[in-house]
Amino acid sequence: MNIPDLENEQLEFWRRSHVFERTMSEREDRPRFVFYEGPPTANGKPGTHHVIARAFKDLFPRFKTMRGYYVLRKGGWDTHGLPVEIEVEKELGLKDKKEIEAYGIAPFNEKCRQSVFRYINEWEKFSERMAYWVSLDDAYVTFTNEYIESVWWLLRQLWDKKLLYKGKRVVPYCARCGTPLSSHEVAQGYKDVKDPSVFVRFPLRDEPGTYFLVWTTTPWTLPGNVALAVGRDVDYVLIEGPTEDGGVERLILAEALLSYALKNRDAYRVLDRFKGSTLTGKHYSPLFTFLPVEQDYAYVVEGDFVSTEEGSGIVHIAPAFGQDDMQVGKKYGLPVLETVLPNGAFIDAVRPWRGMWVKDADAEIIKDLQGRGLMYRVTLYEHSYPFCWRCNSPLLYYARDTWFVATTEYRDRLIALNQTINWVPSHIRDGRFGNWLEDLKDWALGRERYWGTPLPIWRCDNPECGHMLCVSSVDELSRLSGFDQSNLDLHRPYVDEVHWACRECNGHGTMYRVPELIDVWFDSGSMPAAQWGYPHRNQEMFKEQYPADYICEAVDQTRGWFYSLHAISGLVFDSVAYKNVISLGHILDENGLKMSKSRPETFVEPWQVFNKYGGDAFRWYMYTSGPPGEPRRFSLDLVGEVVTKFWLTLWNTYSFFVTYANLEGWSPEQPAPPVAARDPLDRWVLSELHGLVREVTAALEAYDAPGAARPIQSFVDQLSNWYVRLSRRRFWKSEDSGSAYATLYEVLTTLAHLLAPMMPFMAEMLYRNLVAGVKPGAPDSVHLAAWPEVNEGLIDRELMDGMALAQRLVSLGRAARESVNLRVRQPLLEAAFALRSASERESIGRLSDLIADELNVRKVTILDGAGDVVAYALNPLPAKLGRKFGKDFPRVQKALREGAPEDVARWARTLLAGQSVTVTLDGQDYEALPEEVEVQQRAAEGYALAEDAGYLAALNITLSEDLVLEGLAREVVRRIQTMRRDADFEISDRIVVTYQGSKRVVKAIKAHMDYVSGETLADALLSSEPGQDAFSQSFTIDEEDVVLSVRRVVP
RNA sequence: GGGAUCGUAGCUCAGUUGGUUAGAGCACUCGCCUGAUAAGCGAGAGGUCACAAGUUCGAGUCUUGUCGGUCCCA
Repeated sequence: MNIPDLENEQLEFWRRSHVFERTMSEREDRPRFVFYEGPPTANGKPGTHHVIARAFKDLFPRFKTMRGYYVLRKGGWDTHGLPVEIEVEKELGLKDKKEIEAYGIAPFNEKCRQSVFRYINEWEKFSERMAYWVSLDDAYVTFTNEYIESVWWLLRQLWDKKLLYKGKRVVPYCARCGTPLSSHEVAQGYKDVKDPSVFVRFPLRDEPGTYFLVWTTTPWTLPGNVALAVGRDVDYVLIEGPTEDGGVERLILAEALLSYALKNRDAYRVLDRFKGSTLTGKHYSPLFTFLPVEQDYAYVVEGDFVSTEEGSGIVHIAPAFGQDDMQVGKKYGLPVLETVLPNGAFIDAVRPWRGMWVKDADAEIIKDLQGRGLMYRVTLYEHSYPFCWRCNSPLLYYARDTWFVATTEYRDRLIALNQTINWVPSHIRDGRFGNWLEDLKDWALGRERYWGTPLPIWRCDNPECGHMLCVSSVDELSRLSGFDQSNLDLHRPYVDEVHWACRECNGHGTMYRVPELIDVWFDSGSMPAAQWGYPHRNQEMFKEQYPADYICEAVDQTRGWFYSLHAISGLVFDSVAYKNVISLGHILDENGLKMSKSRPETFVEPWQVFNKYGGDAFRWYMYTSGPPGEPRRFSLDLVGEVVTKFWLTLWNTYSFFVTYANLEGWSPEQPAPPVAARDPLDRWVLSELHGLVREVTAALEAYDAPGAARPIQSFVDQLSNWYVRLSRRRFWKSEDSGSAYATLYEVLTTLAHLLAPMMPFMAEMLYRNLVAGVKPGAPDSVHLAAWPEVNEGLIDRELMDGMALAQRLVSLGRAARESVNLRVRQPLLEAAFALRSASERESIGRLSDLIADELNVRKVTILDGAGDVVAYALNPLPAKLGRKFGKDFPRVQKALREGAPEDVARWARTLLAGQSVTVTLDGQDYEALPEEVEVQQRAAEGYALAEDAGYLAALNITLSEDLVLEGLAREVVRRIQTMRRDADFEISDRIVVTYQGSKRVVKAIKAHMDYVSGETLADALLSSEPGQDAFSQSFTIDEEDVVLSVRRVVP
């Protein structure tokens, strides 16, 4: 069985017959189901973490197509942004922005443009191989003018709503990349690192020898210090203790942090205690005075962010380097000391460390303060700190002029819209995503980079004027500039060259574009409109394909694409962008670490899996291996397990069906017997099948992939290991074979449909071999076929329960055989079972033949409390009686369980007779109904027993000569069958068998002549020496010797 | 520090509104069965359901806290 070959055949068929295209072209008049492709970047190879995303993306569009919807599957590529630039920088050996500009923006961007499709072929092959159906031919590409123009239009809508603004904000800033990062970029780069943790003495200006004890983990921000913040209601203390050089000093800090902050708590004594509010306004002597300051500063202010969890309860304030700091600084009118250059080096005015990378300066600053006796204590501190998600440099919090989208103005609306979205898993809605919206910050939009969508804002360079406008289309740009710009590349540097005389100040100034690009997440979040070039083009398509019914990406997109789609959609269209969304957990490698292209050593090559186990098994693993939102570990072996436990099981069932249907000449055109007239096993499997259709349909409608896939898996297990195994002989030697074939045919073809969205290859193979070209009018591909309908009339709950019980009893019977070492081939006289209720007795009655067959016993009986039964036990059911008796339950339970044997026996008989019993405890009567108490029975001696949860199997193990002979005959049959196989006979070959052996064996064969020859397709059973050309073997069965031979009969 | 989520057998996972003795599969051992099967069946072994307290007649399940993993925020 070569799985990849089989799958490649289907791929070939899909290509040849344009099946994917036809899922759309044949359904143009059908209702729309809208799917959005979250655009990947094609500048890296696809990996296993893309398999999970694409497996889930593919599932629901296939399902909805079969449900009769038209599902357009437009692909997309994300092509802009820092990741692309960084790749190109590496390639060209450029180290920073200066070098890029020296190289030239035009050639640099050209390189970027070329690099983004570097691996596009790999992506195409990969997508096809895993059967991810998406139109890559007309995929949207974010760098095209059409796309950018749409993004411009969206920005203009924000501009008109006055939602775009420029402001000085402390932003997470990457000095290496020279750009601020949006909060959702920052979110991707937190790492645990060790930073210096320093406690610094800030001398009080008016009280020599007294210091504020101040804590910080960023010493490099100290030259920017302009104030100290305390909590108004926090308790502070003035303490006195020794200095290093034997003197005495006084320190002020929060009382709650005495132990945390002090080197030796016991060496200090508390002089005074007061609230933070009494400290405000007190001045201290600044540690550094590199920059001139005109206004009053270096005093204590109040800050509501001051915590007493760690540090000293006194926070150093540097407005240029902290968001809280900036806010407080504005409130008090404090100066902003910008001591650091945009490249992360100190300015010249910071003389001792000028030009030094600030993080490197930490140690120098510490040394300087130590030298001046101002450093109280230095340790290391492990905390989580943000790093640039691409270049891995530590981010600085840094005051920048930058552009923002005022998303906070629409916060409530975005929250309300989110409530209407169906999130899978559901907790994301009010958890991770909901919290994000609650804490919404304005979207830092500007990027001071090169390869991306230019911010379409032009500004007059006349400082007196400063007029600004936002351009929404190329046409508009042509009108404004007075030149036809329709051939303009909208990227830098070309777009920067478009300028015109300002009309607001009568041409005193010139309108130039602002230098910024926009956040690349705005690109991808614009795709509902921009993939169509809306509104400049395709207005109808946009309306038809908005919003999406379904999107799916990994959980890291919560603050990425999920958010950018939601925000843009909410702000511009006042609508959700998607109605249903699956947020997938990450694929972890075998060590439990996230697989990602930034860590090549963890990257698992998907082709390994495709080539060994195939796309179906790969996909199936993703659907069944756990809740989609949870992280999951991945290994090749886990996919291998799918193959042996599911794929091959199904394949073998199919192969069994085809083998014998061909052999017996059965075809689907033959009229099928009415279901009601079929064997109970047929009715059972059809009942299970339609229950399965119902369950799978409901699960997929609810976007629950494991809820759909897992039941299919257990069904196939039952189909193969119960239905087929027990029905086997009906397929080749019974007048009932028509029922069996019709039943298995319906099961397999229905399964093909149910599997199609998840295992598209196997489903197609089954369908093409069993349905297409066989059933008149059937589509040629399962992926063009209609989803199965449930036939509720075939679902028989009682039969299913009965069968489940029968399986349980068979298990128990086998356990009983095991206990006395009696192999199943040895027939026994009787199996007796004790059940838990009267209704079970009824439902099992009709299946007793089947149980007898499986256990190889001549008779199945149900123990009814009389005769063989020697002991009883009662088990009051907590689920029922607990509720009924409440806190009295344990006493009643005890009474029933541990009563005197004769009482228990009386009660048991009463209950088995269907009547209730009453126990009296402390003068109170407690009545228990038969269904509230389980009666357990133990069987008599002479039986082999097995018991489980109230069920009991008792096998009569007395062996008569008759039974022994029958057992021997079965042993002989089994040996002959094995010999047939070893001799490489076809399963339909007729044979001649010879035998010679002990008297008993000969007697057994003679007594069961018809049985032996029937089972082994023997035309003759001869008591003679093996013929010359016969395949012969000798055996010892239970101390009886026999020589057997088989010879093929040539017809 | 805060939030979300998870923690059940060596591994991967189920476990319904709280209710009998917590279940599968993989892997291991022994045995059985086999006229489709890379299979199947039975038995053995493997669990303080992360830990603690609480609510309750009863907690894997609910509450609170602690610890650990993952992700996110600061």
